Amino acid sequence: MDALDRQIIAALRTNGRATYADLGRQVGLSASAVHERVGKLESSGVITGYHAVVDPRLVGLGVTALVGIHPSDTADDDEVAAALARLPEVESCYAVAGDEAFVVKVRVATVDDLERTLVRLRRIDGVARTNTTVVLSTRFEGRPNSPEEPAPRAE
Amino acid sequence: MDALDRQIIAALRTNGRATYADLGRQVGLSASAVHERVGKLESSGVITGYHAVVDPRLVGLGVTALVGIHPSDTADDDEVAAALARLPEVESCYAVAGDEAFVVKVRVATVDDLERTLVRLRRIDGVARTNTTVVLSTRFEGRPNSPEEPAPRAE
DNA sequence: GGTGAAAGGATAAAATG
DNA sequence: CATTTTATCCTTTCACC
Repeated sequence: MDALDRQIIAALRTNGRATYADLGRQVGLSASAVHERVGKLESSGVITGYHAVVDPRLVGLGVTALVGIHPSDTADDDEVAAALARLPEVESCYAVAGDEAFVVKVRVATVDDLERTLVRLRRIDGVARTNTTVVLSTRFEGRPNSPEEPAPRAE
Repeated sequence: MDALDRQIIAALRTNGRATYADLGRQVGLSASAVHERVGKLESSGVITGYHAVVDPRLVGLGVTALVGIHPSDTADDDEVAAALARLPEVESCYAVAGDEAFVVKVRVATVDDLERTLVRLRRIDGVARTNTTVVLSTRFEGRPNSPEEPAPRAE
């Protein structure tokens, strides 16, 4: 992991579909050198994947909420996390310090769906209570913060 | 936006580097048909970009926190959001309902850095108080939840 | 909308410095 | 480690349906 690797990672974070030839031009290496480096970054687990980013509103997921999950006394964290993972509406799940066991990010189409999802969350064994914060607007999300990045916008 | 588009989106969410030929095989179209559809999805703003996903711990960002931003009485939300965007440690920023104006996700290397970042956050004009929740572990993050997905893993 | 063909480019896997 | 090379595959455009 040298400066070149970090440059390549930064480039792939802003444009995950950049070709190896492009990356090579950006960092001053041949395409095959970049290819080999990226392969190593992937197999060493530094790069875990590549995702298209979609505007949630345009795919029918206009409602986002952050939900704190309060555990019951008998809760098994791993079981709760596994149950949370089974709900497709739960996009992210963080185990946290504090009264809550987890904070999850939920994306659904409507507030009705949100209500249904919250009912499902509260029915999970080990969940005592939920504390929901509705997201009014996403100002920015998932910015690459590691190295130098001029713009938060992608592609 | 038909079922084919949704399939293509799902495929690109799980593997943002899938080739058009790959996508074509997955959805039963020719590569050029997929190419045209993806182009339209991009220019219509449905697909906003492609990002490599990196293991934060392996790039020196082992500490994650969720920070609620309490506004002062005179706060201008847009100015606060702009100031938050200027801090590279702030990866995501959500305007929320409730006492807090924003919830942000912060990623830093150490708890020392977290403390420094919190000081900077509280110094922002319009920020009265912060409420920090330290993330102990990320169980999963950024899963594609839209359509059918067998595995949350990418690539 | 889709297909298929063809030129130009990119990838992947060698051998080499 | 990077480069160059090579065969193979992919991208991109275009004529056509």
